[in-house]
Amino acid sequence: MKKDDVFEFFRRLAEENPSPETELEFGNHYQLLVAVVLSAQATDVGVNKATRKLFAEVKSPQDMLELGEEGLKEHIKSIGLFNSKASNVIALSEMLLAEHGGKVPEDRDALVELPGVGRKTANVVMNCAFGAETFAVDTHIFRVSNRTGLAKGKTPLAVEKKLEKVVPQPFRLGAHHWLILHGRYVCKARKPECWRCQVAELCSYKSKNLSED
DNA sequence: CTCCCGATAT
DNA sequence: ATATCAGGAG
Repeated sequence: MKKDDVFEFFRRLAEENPSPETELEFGNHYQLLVAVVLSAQATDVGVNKATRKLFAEVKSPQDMLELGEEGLKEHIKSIGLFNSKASNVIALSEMLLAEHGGKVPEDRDALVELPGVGRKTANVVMNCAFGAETFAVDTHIFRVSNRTGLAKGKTPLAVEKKLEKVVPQPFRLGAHHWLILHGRYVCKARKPECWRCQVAELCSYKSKNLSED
């Protein structure tokens, strides 16, 4: 995608949604970290449904260890991959207490050390909690970047590196949210709604769905 | 690469 | 019935 088109791409998304935020619900950094770990291969709606009750009683790593792994499983059993997620969240909470004073670290190297936290989750926490200009390439951003021609790459990391290069200011802080929301509601995996897409004319997607069913 | 793994939309 | 959902670990 040409440089001017990239600017126009984000200008249009920003015009519609001036201050995009995550749709995951949380009250502090620790809850944000847990919510993002739970959101792997699951919908935000499904995660929020479970964390609403969980976070009413669990607000810190101490609270989580008091609840225990089996107690946590009861809360998150409606989410996919709940066995490994419960195990990771307990281990992650222990590590926060043992090595970080119970607080969520700000740097990627420390975040990725935590069980269940990979590069994408680390980038989300850095952006949402600490205002870092990171690009968390999840399934939506990977699809939208490749499909539109904004940043093509064979792996999430390759797409992230390209986004680092092509996304201009003043859009770098919000870019990952604009892309994810666009992917969730317009540029969807199954049935992309190109007829109401704000950036369709800037897009390289060949088989556009330009008619409304 | 495979496994994990329930809810929802199509 | 099956694809998809804010992926990560072995």
